[in-house]
Amino acid sequence: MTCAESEPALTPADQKSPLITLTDVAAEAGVGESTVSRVLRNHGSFSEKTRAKVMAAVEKLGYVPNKIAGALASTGSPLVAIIVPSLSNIVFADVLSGVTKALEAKGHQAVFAVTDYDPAKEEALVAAVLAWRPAAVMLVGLEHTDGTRRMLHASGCRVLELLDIDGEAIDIAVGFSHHEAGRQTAARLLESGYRNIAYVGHDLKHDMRSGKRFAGFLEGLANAGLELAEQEIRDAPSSVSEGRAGLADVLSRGRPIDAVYFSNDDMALGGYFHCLAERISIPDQIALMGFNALDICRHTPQPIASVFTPRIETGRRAAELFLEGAPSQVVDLGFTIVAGATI
Amino acid sequence: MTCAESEPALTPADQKSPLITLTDVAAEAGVGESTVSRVLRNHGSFSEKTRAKVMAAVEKLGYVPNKIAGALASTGSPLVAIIVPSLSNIVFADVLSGVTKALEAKGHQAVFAVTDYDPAKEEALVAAVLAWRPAAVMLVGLEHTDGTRRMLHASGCRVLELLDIDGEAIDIAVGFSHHEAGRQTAARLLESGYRNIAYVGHDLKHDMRSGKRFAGFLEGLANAGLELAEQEIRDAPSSVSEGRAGLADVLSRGRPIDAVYFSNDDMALGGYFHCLAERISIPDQIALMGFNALDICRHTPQPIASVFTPRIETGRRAAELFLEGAPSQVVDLGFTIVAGATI
DNA sequence: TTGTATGCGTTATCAC
DNA sequence: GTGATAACGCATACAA
Repeated sequence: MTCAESEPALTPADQKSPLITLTDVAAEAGVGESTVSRVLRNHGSFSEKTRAKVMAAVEKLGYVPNKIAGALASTGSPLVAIIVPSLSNIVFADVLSGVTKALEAKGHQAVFAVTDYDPAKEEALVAAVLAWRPAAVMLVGLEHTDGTRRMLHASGCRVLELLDIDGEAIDIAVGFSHHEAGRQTAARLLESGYRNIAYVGHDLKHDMRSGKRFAGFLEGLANAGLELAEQEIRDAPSSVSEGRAGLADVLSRGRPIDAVYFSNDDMALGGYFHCLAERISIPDQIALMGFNALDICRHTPQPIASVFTPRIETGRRAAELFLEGAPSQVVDLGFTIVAGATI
Repeated sequence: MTCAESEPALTPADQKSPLITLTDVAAEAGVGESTVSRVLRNHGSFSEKTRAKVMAAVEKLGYVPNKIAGALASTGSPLVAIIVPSLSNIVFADVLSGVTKALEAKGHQAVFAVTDYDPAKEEALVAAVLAWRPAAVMLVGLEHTDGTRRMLHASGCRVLELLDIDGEAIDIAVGFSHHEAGRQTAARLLESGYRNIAYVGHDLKHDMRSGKRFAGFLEGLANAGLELAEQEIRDAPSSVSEGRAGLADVLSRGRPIDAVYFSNDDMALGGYFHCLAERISIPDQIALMGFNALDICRHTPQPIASVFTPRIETGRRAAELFLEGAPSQVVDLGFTIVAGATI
């Protein structure tokens, strides 16, 4: 942490000093280039003495190996591409955390992009990241354009599809069944005696997984010979405000409602806030159920009933499977219904 | 979107088919390699006829340019490294969104890493990303180890420090003054007549910026000849639960408190929930003030007073300055106090 | 307008 | 244990 010499007053952009290369280090250490390479990667054989010489030279020159060149010369790439629909939803940030944490321990680098839930944009981004010859591409969900699939197939790199297993996987899929989650949620509400059930959701056009949960939920109701009493599907991404407005809308229609299923916890939290503001008693007058079991909803005055989803675990597991060189497979990490105090 | 031929049943990992290169395309199109390169980058001159030939060959072979090779051959790298402290805090996800959105439009790729608020880990990550010879490195905050600074200086790439301007910038800093935000927050509470003010915060050891806000807040009180009535600093990252527990703790001490300043909105939301649970009237019995003006806190039954911070804008602006090749500078994007209904 | 040759900074394959 | 040398796939003069 000592820095005896004062830094030059140059802007980083100014100094055009050609960066130190392997060749410089070799010259400084008085050894061959391949020896430096071997020492630095701790690969092959060399004497302790040369090792010291090389390390001294590296230290003295402040050499940082150029991975661009390394990746080109060697066969395998240490890059992993991660493409998520959004970052405003904490769910994807969690997955990203899980992935990067597992990856950086093994010296891999994450290359990152956001699709905004647009399959066409996803295709463009896949093309862009594929140009970096990543060892693996991680995507969210199983729904992709034909072009995306084709490129992925042709690339020859591993493909990890996260957070969904309801469908055909390209290579490896890690997640859980949203359809089943919806179905079990319906069963849970019915079990508690609710019969006049409403749904408040966000745009299922773009978020395919919330659509699958909804379908599963309807199936769960149908199994008991029931239908939804009311439904309100907002034409916007999920948010607290949409959830709040959505519940207000449903209740304004006057039909008796005793439970509401929200497309996720952000929406459910909005509904919860509406009830607080309108002094609607929970769960006596209305029961609320969300999805994801976000930390925030566990600390509301009444914890909101939800479904815990293994998000960080999904990211971590996917990274591990890739690192292990695991064969193509589908990994079901499951989910857990969390009762809370709102049902 | 048509896919006439059925895909081979091979696992992506199986097919070792050597990928298509520029040379293959050149051969297929019956032109030279440089011609293909020029057409693909739309740089230099070529006839419309050869362009068509090249594009046809590219299409037919499904060629994807290798940017690794491209980056090595050309001088500049299209990679931008982004290193954030965490992703569980939506603030950094916002910044990341802003950055990537502005970047991808210009064909740049984001390389990404998370420090977990650990300066030593940040140093290691900076070393790791520098190996990819990025055109720029984006970091959060102005506090870094000497080693980090030295590497950054030596790298010769642009350095963008985000979300803070209280201190010495390496190259370009984009953000606002946390010290000033804290000071103005104190002034605002005093203006509303509050005098028995408590602070509930999270670990300032790691989150330097919350420490700066706290210092500014204390200064603001001192300017009016006041001191904090109570303070509770949790030894954990900010979260709703810590905020809730922190406020409970402060109130349990029995001293009269009429306003509480939280280190951020996550903490403030926890405090708000505590008040709801304990039927503490807001702002009559206690006023609450947070920081960041997160969307979620704008939709609670009573919107929580806070300070809006330009997070996405910070990311966007930083990316733009880099893209413009702007000179070293400090950009103050400011902040805005949002009254809400809790003060 | 187009093709050829050289180099980018490594890794890997050899001889030594 | 060590050091030349040939790839790696592309961009960039430069020549044609």
